[in-house]
Amino acid sequence: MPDHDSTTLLTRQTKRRRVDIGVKRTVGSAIFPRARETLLEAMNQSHGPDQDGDLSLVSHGHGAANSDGEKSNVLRKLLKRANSYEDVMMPFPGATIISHLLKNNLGKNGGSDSGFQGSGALSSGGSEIQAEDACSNSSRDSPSDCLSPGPPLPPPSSSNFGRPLPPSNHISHTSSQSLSSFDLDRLSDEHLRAKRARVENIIRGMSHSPLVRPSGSDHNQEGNRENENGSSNSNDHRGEDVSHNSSRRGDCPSLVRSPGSRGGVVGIGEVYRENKRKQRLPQQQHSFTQLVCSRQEQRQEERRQLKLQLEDMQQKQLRQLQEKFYQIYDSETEEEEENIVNGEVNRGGDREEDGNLSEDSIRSDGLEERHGDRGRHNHDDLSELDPGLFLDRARALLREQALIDGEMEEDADSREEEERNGERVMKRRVVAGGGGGSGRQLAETLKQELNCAVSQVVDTVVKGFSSPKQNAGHHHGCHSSTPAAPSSSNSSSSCPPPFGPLPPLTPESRFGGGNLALNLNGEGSPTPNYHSSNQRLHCFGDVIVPSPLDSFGGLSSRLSGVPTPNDQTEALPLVVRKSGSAVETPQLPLALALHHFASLGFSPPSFRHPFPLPFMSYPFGNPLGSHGAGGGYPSGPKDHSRVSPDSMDITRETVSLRTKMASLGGAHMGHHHHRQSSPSHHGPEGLSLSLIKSECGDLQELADISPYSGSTIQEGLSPNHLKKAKLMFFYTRYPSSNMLKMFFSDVKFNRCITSQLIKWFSNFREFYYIQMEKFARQAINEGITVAEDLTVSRDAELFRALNMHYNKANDFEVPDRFLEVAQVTLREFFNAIVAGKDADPSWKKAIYKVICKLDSDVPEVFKSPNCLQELLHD
DNA sequence: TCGCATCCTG
DNA sequence: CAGGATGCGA
Repeated sequence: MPDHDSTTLLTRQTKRRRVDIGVKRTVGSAIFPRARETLLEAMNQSHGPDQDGDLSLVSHGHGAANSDGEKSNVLRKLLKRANSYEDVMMPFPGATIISHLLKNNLGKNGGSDSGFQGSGALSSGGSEIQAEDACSNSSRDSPSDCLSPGPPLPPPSSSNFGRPLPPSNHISHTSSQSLSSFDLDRLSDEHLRAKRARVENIIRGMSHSPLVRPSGSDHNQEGNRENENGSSNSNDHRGEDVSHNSSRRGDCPSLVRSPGSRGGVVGIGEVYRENKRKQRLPQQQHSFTQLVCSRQEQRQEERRQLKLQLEDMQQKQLRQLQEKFYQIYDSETEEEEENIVNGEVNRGGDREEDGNLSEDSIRSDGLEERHGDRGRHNHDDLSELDPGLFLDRARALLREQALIDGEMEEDADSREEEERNGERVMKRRVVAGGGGGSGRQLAETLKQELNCAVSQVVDTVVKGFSSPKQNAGHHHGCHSSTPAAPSSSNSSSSCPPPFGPLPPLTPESRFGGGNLALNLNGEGSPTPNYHSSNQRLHCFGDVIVPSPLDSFGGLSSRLSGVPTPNDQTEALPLVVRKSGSAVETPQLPLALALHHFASLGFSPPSFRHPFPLPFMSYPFGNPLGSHGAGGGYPSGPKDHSRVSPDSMDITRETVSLRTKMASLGGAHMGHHHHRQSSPSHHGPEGLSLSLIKSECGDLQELADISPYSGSTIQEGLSPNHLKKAKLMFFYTRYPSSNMLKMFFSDVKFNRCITSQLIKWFSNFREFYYIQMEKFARQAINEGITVAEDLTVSRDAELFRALNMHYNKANDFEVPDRFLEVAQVTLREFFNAIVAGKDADPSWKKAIYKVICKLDSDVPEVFKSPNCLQELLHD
């Protein structure tokens, strides 16, 4: 038995996509010896390595994800335990919000963008969020800082981090070990405990503080400390500043070195410092009291810094979000953008530094280094706690943000929006700062603004995902100048024209919304944006608005001066109706647009949009070929609209150039009735040989005919005809050309039409026989030895496959006769294979001969042009 | 040489 | 499903 299965032809199987179909190709069977066949069979049965590969891939993917997650978790824990890394995470409200948003986003997108700059960070963030939620105190990773493999996200502004870091247990432990004396041990023990307490306290405090900021970099600081041990070191300096502040405020002067201020110190340096601190601290026993004070002080300090950090983080998040989207929707430009981002970030960072900080920050070489520098700088600045400085810093941040975002995205819309927001924020800040001068107010305002902006953006994005139809018209207060999105803008309109000044654009517009909001660039080059928006739309292809159309519409409107895609919906119904596919709506505008362009001398290809052929051709072909179908051909609309499933197929079906040409030729399929009487281009009946012959040659001519010019002339095969032919196949597998002419009386026959119809049936047969062979082999594999055991019922898989192919909508009752024929065919194949006839290259011919005799008469109904309606009506 | 059918490919 | 290539019969 296995032998029989083996017949599969490698060539065809592999080359043809119908791998599952065990079709044996004549040539192949002749060529391949049995041994090979066996192999092939084995392959077939095992379903091939492909699956395995896929599976493995999948599992890999999961594994990777998991490992990442684990990694991040472990890392987090480690970081949490040893706060030596400033980049560690800290909980803050804003972050939570953002994280949630991001998480959602990731979840929807599968968060599978490893390799993407922020992806790691994002994903980790997402995973952490939960943990964070679970335990409020848990810390968070700073996405970009810690995990992101990619280009460093700009920690731009607020890299402050002057916040003293609690020494890590690990480190301290090490140090204590190095000093092995009893006293030292004891001291270190106490110290450890103290540190622990401090850390806990800090964490607790952080949980209350608005945000956290990871920043400073461990390694740098460590190194500095090690080498310099202190005073000269910026870190120390920072520490002093802190102490200064605290003392000024009268919190706890004694605790100069606020708690674990120097986290990352290692080894001797650490010891040294600790000793130093001890000296300052009268007694370790008092450390707790002092610690409390120091903590308070520290907390306050941290709070301020954290506020800034919040902003920073939010900015980062925004950027990441944005990038995320870009990556998802604009994979092509991803690289570019990333580069740009990096560049921008760096620039931004510099700017920032220019504004407030000294210039020693290192660009883009290593996050750690940079962070370290920044941390120092920030600390210096922040430690002052000077409102003015704070404001300056905020402004610098805003500037940077605007610059970064703007440059990065070159999106005019988003840029303006951002700027607006930024301005407002700044104003508020100024007001707050000027009035009370309290950093807290500022921070609050800032926080609000940022949250608002972020949530807004995210909202938009999410909305875009979830409900494309809704127009995000609700940008609450945050958006100062977003014109209300026209409610009328439905699916297609939702997307703002790719280019164009953003003001008019509504940030809310679904997809663009997120993008726009995030992008800051006034005049950005149209291309990027256009492109990206395009891609985005593409992703939502299933949503009612195909991107091509959208963009196209936008383009067309611009070029032709026509308003917007939306406007065009008017005339379309006539044309598109016919397709009845979900894509209908879009097509209409597209068709119109195409016409516009055509009139303008534009050719579709010239557009950036690579229109999928189907898309382009269908609109054209349909209107042309079956222009009347919509109106005149009753069956058309109903039929197809009902059969949404095959709508796509139908689309493809009619699209071929040939079909188009034919339709141009004047077959107005819709006009079956008219055909004969209509003054067709070529004459009345058009069936005469002469006419037929001329028609093919005239195709060229006909092609020139404007789509709308002469509806009467057009004839051709429409999707409905195809459907009808498929249904006819249930009765006859080998229809004669005469028969075809009879049953397709509404078509003006010419050579092309005839051959096309013949080809159709040929294709039907091909599929039919392939299925037969496949199932016959299957039966053999299953151990069936007697052909009589093979039956074809309506429940049979074979029948379902066939029905799916010829009667997708299942709106036609397949005649029993077809089942019989199918059964006979199946048995024929079975017997032939069992008999080993498949070794003969032309072994199927015998079967064909048998089957062709089984054709039955096609019901008269099929002769009616409206047969589909009539047939399917039941 | 023509018409048709199948096979194969896209 | 369509186009090209090929094969076969008339």
